[in-house]
Amino acid sequence: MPRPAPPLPVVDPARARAFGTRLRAWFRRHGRDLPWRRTRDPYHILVSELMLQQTQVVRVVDYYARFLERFPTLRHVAEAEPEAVTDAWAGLGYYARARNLHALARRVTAADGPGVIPPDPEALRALPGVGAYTAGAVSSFAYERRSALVDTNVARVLQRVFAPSLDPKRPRDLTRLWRIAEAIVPRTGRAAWVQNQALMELGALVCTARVMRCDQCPVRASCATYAATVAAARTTVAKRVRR
DNA sequence: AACTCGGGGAG
DNA sequence: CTCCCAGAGTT
Repeated sequence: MPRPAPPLPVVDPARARAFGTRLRAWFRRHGRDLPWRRTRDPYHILVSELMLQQTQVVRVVDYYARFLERFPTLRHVAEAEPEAVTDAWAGLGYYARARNLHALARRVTAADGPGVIPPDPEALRALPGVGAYTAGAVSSFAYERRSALVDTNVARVLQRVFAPSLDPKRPRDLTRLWRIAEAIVPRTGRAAWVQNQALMELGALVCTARVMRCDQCPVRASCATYAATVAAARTTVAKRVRR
């Protein structure tokens, strides 16, 4: 009996490497200088990620600075009244995030708590307000672990580049995009930090939901959607020439 | 799997 | 005007 064939890789390794190398080089040159990219403090990273949930970067910047001024450490949050934390959140929306942060702070700093924000995505995931994305983000951005993360930006970018037939809005397809994200994480934690930031930055600046700026895209050579666009344009031109 | 939570900006 | 945004929790 023939042995079953080994499972095909989720993404061709050579293609993943070419994609990642181009993407990271682009980020080093064009990535925005954002405050939470200048620190590895897990508490600071956590605050930024909670604020950034469903909230655009430009509006978070000021809240982030003001919040950390008022609550310099996780312990300051834990020792504050819940209302004080919600007050610092006023205007940002999604106030469950503020309540979750307070609950998280008390749990982590409790006598039987870990005392510090954990580096492992699985442990992070167990904390209030921390889902799959935020767990990966804190693990990668604060601890430089080789953790994958998928937010709406990353889901869209990976879908367009590697899996145009998937629909990121479907939970079923979203788990497959997580598989892809995990498959393309680079070898070192440092490079993983850059690549994860770069995936989100590309989705925020170039490969946006409404507009695909392929002329500015560093990875169009590895992009399935771009290839389809070019092929379609060629057909259009050929038809025109035939007349 | 569908709904809810907010407020602001882009197209 | 509609859709989207560094999502997560609840039903």
